[in-house]
Amino acid sequence: MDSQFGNKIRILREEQKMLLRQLAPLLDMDTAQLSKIERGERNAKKETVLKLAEILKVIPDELVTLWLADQIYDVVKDENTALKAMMVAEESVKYSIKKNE
Amino acid sequence: MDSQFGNKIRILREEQKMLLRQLAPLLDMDTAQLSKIERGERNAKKETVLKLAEILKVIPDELVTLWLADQIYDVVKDENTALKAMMVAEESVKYSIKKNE
DNA sequence: ATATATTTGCCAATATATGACAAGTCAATA
DNA sequence: TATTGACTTGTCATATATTGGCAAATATAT
Repeated sequence: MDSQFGNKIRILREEQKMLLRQLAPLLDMDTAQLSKIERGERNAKKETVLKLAEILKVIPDELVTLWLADQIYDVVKDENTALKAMMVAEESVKYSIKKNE
Repeated sequence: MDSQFGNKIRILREEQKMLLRQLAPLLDMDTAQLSKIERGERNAKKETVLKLAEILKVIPDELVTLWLADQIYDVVKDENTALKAMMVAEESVKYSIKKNE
């Protein structure tokens, strides 16, 4: 629990003086759900991430990056080969990028 | 589809002249499932990964690493912030390692 | 052709995630 | 200290995804 994405959203929301009960309906969810997302108890859908970027006026990639990072972390967090696995995956990503351009 | 973990298993199995129908029962699964795992159509459970390491006589971490890498890749494969997200996640992992020792 | 190995497709069972709601805590303040 | 407003927690039904198992379809080899 506790996520980079959620923390960021909470900070942005507070900076913009919005309340959960104001932001939640813009995302078609209730405050409880949004609260859980902000505290990393629940994962947001990508659609929600993009909506949030628009509402909170930040570059979508900024939020998507944190949202993805949380998911990666979730996969590897209890593994002692976490860093090695990430390096292997990184190679795969680089390779697939090279191939598709 | 097509996974590093699956490819590795297939290679090891063939090197050791085992057939799917010989290996599968040692993992309590049918050949169809194992076939899917080897071709990356399906994800193995961690328990299966460890059993495979034992049966195929390789260091567990070697297989776990590939298995994790596949999962990471799966999370980021269609995202253009994939590499950035992995770097962010890497920092989180490093931080959590530092904290727990 | 026959036999053996692997793959594919499908479905039921299981597990996991989600949305919705009610009740809870907590802090500010009247 | 009672009330209010903001947020959190717990629970449940349901939607969604994953799994295991089987039967049939392809290879591949003899």
